Amino acid sequence: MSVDLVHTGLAGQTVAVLRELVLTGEIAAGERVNEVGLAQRLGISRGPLREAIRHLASEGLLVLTPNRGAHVPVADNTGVHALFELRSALECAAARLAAARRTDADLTRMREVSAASRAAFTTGEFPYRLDLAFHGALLEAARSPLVAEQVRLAQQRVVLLRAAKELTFSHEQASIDEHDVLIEAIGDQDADRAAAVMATHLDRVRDQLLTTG
Amino acid sequence: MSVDLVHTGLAGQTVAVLRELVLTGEIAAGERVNEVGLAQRLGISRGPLREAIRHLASEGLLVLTPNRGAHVPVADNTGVHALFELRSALECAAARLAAARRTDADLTRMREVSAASRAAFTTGEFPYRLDLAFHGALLEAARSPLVAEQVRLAQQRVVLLRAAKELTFSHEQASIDEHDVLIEAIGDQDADRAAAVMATHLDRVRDQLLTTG
DNA sequence: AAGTTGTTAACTGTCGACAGTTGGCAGAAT
DNA sequence: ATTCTGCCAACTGTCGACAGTTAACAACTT
Repeated sequence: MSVDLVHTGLAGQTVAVLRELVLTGEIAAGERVNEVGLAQRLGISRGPLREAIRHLASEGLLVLTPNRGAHVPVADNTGVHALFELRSALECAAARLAAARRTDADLTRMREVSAASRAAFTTGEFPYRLDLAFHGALLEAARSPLVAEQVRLAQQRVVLLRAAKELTFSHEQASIDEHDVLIEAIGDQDADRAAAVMATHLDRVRDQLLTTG
Repeated sequence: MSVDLVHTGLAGQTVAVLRELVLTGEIAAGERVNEVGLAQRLGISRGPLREAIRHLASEGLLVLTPNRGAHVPVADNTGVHALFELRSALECAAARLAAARRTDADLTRMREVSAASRAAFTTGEFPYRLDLAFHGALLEAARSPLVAEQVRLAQQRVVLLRAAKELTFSHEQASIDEHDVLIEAIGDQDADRAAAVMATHLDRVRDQLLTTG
């Protein structure tokens, strides 16, 4: 809830700053967060920082231990499987909704992102930003704000996993191809096929993350 | 994250107390939450109360407005549809997982809850507690802790909707019947059928909630 | 009378200080 | 050498007070 709107006030800003610190791996996996130290470093009081920490914890980016504070979670293989079960549940449903509700403009947008991905790939780059852009375009087509919000939270936790494994996004042809198959299924308004393609896509991404680490 | 474990400390306890106040409708829909007043009423300081408020907000049980504090959300029909899209996404996936992973013990447990529901129904009662127990048993069978957690959060928001509409749970034969069909599909390890049954079940519950209010 | 502006009270946002708990470390006993 | 015990430092949990903002009300203008 209200992830973008509450950039008001010190607590809201601190959420953004701390999120970046965690996602970039500047605060490594397993590392504890010292309240007084970080508060001084950010030039703020402990109050807003605590609220920011609790917020990030509710997103799964931090883990709270009573009287021991917060630390960045360290995910084992079991945790990765659990996270991708959640992401798959949400994003397959989003693919279904997108297939049912997409407009021609949505399709155009998704094709644009896919084309940009291919163009970037030929130059040897396939930035994670473009991958997120594609999934974001799909979420827009699904027109389900709550599902979209939860998908973004799950994706964020995957980003954290990549940071923990010190992985820059692997440049994969397979992902772009699967995106295009997804576009096709959504274009045909074939919800079942879209969900199935999404499921296999995410399974492959998960396995690649597991084997690479 | 950590919804059950952080009952330590005043903030954790306050989360539980405040959650009850919201879910029972003691704090009505649309009503604002006064920090100083509620803090005095609970005999605590504003710090822990603020953290509790932020926590409930992250669960969707409260809405934060910059410099205006928190209030219980008022859901219109659009909001109800959006919420049930999320719940359906999660719980259909849970049904799929349950069909794939259920043990005989899981089946037995679900049948027990269903039998208890029927017994209660003959006496004119069908407590919401038993409905939650059934869905809880299904979640256990799914063996996906993150999905289960999100399902419970979504269910909780539905409870809030019922409280807002001052609805006691309607005694519905249809729900119990649908539960049994779900058990059958899960027993047959038919994931597609389980998901389909769950989807129609939730659609019916949603429509009933919309028409009754 | 309607609209506008100045004022004010109530509330949230933030801070610094104090209290309580935890885990580690040093030292004694076996 | 090892284990147990008592201390201690560092940290989190909590509190009360101050600062900043908002929305409503009153007075004034047109």
